[in-house]
Amino acid sequence: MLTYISIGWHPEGVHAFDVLGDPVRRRILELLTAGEQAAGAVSAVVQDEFGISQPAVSQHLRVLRDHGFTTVRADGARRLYSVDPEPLQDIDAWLEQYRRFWTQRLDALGTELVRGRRARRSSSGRPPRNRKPRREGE
Amino acid sequence: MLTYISIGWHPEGVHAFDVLGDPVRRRILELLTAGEQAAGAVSAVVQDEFGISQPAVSQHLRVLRDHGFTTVRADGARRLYSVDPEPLQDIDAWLEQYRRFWTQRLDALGTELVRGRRARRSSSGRPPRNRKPRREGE
DNA sequence: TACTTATATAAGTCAACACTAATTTGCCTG
DNA sequence: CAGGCAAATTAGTGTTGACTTATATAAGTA
Repeated sequence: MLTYISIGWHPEGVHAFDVLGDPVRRRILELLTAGEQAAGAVSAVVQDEFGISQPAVSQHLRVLRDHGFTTVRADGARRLYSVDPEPLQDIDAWLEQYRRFWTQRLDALGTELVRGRRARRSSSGRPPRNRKPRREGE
Repeated sequence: MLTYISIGWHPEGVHAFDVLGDPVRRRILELLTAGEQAAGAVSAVVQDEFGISQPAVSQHLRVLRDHGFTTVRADGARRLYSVDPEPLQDIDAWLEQYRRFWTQRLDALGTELVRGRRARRSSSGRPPRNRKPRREGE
């Protein structure tokens, strides 16, 4: 049947979340905030921290590349990666529509404080259900 | 074997990306920006747009709930969902370390414009690879 | 009470994805 | 050129997670 006709909401930049879903990839990006790094350098750190192989890291680098999170530059046999902020900016833009939810909350809090109110929260807490699914490790 | 011993980098707010990796869940959140909605209302829209079943939507709602993206309130048999911005705020905070990459770029661009330069971009274009897998629709 | 509506859960299936080991490609140096 | 790094690719495997259908729970209504 397949409907889902690609409505508006940020045609691009949407996959960005998929990419960032992986902790290894987030870590790689963080390493790159220090500036341009050779694949090998990144790989060394990540292999050590996560205990995965070089090809695994290379594959993550590929995903980041393919989705525009990094740019690469050749230096002899080495590949120098840097952050390309574009997809991150897309996420930032996507977040925009939610910012009011916390600024609102801050404003309300501010008001309360000014008025010296000691509001009793209506205990809207979500039910104690807290099954945090699979992934046995932890 | 499971190494990965939970290093530092943002202990919380990290699963958030996993949750937002799914377009259905992003859509649900967007629907909730209009305000508190009954599960059924959300479900109707999403079922129509994505062509998935009610339980599927319910499961997505569960994920959003379990990860703190929504709060729920009972109204008779209905469940009224609202946005809880906390995890989104976490993401916003995580983005912070990357903002300089685009503000920087803007500054540089500004400088260039002022100087009347017509910089030639180093054609760092990423390869045309564009595999976009899952959810055949689109 | 029985019937319906609203929503969640259970159990099972299938495809995607993060790995691994093996190999390839390319550059650099003796 | 041979050999050795640096990095990417290939092929195969196990686990996860997004779905399905069927069913359960619970509240409203006749």
